[in-house]
Amino acid sequence: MVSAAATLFSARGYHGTSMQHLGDALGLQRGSLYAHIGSKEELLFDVVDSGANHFLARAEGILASDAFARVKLERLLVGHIETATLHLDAATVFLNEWRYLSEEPRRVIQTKRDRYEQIVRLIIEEGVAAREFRGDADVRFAATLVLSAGNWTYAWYRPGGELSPTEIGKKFAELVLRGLEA
Amino acid sequence: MVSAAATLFSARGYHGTSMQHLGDALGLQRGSLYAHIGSKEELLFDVVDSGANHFLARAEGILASDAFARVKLERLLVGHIETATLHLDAATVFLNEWRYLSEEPRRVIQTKRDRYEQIVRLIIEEGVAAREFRGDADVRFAATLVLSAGNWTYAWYRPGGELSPTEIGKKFAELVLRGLEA
DNA sequence: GCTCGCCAAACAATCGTTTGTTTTCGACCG
DNA sequence: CGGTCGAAAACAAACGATTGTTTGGCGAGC
Repeated sequence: MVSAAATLFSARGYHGTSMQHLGDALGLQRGSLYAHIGSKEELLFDVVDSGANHFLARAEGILASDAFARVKLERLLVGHIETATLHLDAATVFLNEWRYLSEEPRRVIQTKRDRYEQIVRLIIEEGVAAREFRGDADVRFAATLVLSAGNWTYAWYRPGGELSPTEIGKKFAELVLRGLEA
Repeated sequence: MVSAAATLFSARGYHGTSMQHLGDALGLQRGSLYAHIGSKEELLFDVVDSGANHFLARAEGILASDAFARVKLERLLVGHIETATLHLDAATVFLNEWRYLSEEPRRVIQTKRDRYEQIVRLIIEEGVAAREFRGDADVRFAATLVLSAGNWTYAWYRPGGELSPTEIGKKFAELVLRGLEA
């Protein structure tokens, strides 16, 4: 149910997907879906939240791990792109459609987004403090660059390309780290 | 008309914006809008196309100009972010809602997107050929990184921040160039 | 026998678009 | 300058279709 919703929301957008579309995809009447969900928006929240959790789970693990900051940053970017490609639909909905949530659930997601951004910054700050990264590096911009590279993945990645998500992540990380390292 | 549509489409999404919303914003009955447009989708195309043209116009000028590749690349990224922030609504719709166009108009936009991507790659290839950039630089990934940094701008930029779009662009360019230069 | 999943049908509301009619406005002429 | 005419712009109303959601009943499985 949530997975079918992720596919449709990602392909057609939340507002572009009707309960009819969802019912067709599941072989059910659109009214029958309400035996399983409370509302269409609740379904959107489930998809968006699962996307957020996928990203966060890996990032928290990397932040807590014991490694050089540059290794953590590479792992984070690789993990981000692996997550974005492995759960392409949920990631797309998480990044694109979360703004259509009403205020209360949107705040829940916003908190998770903020936390993710904070993790990226913390790792970069670690690197600056340990003199792995340039002392004059602008942490905010470096973090934004990392997030931009990762978050835009959904827009161009298609399964079956010549490079694996892992390799893509490593290439990105190499470029970014080269600009960041002392 | 197009500008009001850009504002609404960017804030609510194409499918989340009704002709009623547009009429309200313009102080007109929703039926009256059809004296000015052929269809809602035609309106979407106008917004998306104007966004595409803003980006392309600057990029073509930079590509044709006479300068070091690293200068061109910086100008392109700065110009990209200036354009994205100056025309924030049109840029958001261009990047987010273009996929809701039906096949024929979408192909027109796709062509412009492809051309823009090609320009970025051409500039990087120039830099590699002139030995300004590392010989082993992966042109595709460097171009994707530049585009990601620029295209994600709409997602976080809000007017009135402490740094001007120009300064933001320069900071990004500095990071990327540092990773790219020989 | 009772719960659960599903259907068929209906709900009011809204969707994008078309219609016929009226109002507004600028250009032209006397 | 005042008057007239045609085109453009706006309105009110309706079109059929679809929106998300609710309801009552029916049949199968624990």
